[in-house]
Amino acid sequence: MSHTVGIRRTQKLKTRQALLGAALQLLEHQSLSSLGLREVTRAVGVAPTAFYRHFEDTAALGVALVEEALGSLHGMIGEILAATGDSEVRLDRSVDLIIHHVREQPAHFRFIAREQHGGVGPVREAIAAQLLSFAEEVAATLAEDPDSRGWSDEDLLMLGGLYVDHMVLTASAMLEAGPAGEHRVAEVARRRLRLVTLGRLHWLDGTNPADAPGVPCTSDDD
Amino acid sequence: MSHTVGIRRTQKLKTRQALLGAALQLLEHQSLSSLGLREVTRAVGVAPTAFYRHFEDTAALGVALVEEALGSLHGMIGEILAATGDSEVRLDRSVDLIIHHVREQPAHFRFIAREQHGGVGPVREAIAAQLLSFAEEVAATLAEDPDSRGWSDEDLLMLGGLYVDHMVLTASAMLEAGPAGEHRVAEVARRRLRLVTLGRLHWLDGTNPADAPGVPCTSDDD
DNA sequence: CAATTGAGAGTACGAATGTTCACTGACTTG
DNA sequence: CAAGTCAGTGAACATTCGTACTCTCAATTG
Repeated sequence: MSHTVGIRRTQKLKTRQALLGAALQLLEHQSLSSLGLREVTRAVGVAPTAFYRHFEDTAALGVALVEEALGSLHGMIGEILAATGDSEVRLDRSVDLIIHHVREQPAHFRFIAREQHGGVGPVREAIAAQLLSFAEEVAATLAEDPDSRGWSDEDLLMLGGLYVDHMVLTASAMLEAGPAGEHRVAEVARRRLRLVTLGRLHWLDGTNPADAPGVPCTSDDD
Repeated sequence: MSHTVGIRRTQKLKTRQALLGAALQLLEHQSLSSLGLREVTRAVGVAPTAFYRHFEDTAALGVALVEEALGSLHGMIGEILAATGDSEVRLDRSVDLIIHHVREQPAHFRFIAREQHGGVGPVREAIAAQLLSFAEEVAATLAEDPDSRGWSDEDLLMLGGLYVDHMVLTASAMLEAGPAGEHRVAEVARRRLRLVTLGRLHWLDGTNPADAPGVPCTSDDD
């Protein structure tokens, strides 16, 4: 029997993680489709051939990076969705959380934004799949909100996708703007969210209130 | 004086255009940062060194492609903005125009979507500048709309940017979905536009029409 | 018409790429 | 403890790359 569990496996995971980390760093200034296998191994300090022990392709490495990056994003979305209170407050909190996570994991956001429409098919698909599941998660949470009474599943998913796309766009804009422009980007993001929220509140205005119990006259406080 | 005008210049422009076209085609399956100089010249059937007669870099070629691609986009935006009639009708027409242009110039849209957040700085900046000017153009047109009475310039630009971003996102989604999914993507795009339009109509609901329009002052983040 | 220009061809170079193969040696297992 | 597994090594491979040269010769110019 083995008492010591995986000294070997541990070391392997360590180098694998090192490869992922080095790649993420190198991808700050280029896209995945131009990332060289040797480039990554050189940064880690490992022989080029060792790469194959972990990934078949740089594309496969990219897919692994998607998992990693959107894993951390998943946590953030959970935080946003868990927020309570006035919609304006939740809106501010959402943007603040995006700011915070972009500062903490800039490379992850940059990678997602860059490769979402990038040149490597499998990576694009992986990102699309993950973002879709995020949108579904958001939609499911929205469905529980009283403001979403009478909404069809399709519309909820549409709105969830809108929020997710907006999040990625905002994060990318912040990275591009740098610390100096963060404030401005955040302000615009807030306004956009506000606009979408307004549209959301009036989505069912034209529909039959007997059919779908919407909000014909839940007056907004002023 | 020269009677014949630029047989030589004409030929040069022709090869330049051939280089741009070949590059655009090659960029269908990769990003600009991995596009090789030789790759482009080989596709055109010209010596690698001839490339330098037209562009200093592949990055410079990318910037030239931005001009070309967003030139055609500019025409489309003009068409969209020139549309008249009910907002629902204009909305449908906008999406139809996007569909039409994506079908006609898929490579241009793909290039813009891909390199907007891509690995080549100068190209990113060129795209950002052009898209900003589009947003300003949209904002200027929105300003003339009766529905936009009382809107601040900042809010108008925010909305214009939202429309532009949405357009790029929609075009990219259509390319990804292919002809089969075009319909579905168009439907979602319409709903999103409808939501934004609703938000737009209620943007000033809470503000005092006699007082200064706009958004109440916001809290600053840390 | 003679002189000049300049787009493109051709060759050559060093550097870097992905991938193969046989190998070592520390860890794991029976 | 002996046998086997396997992460990582190092050399070698055929390509591809960007770029620096010289050269050609048709279009332009004065």
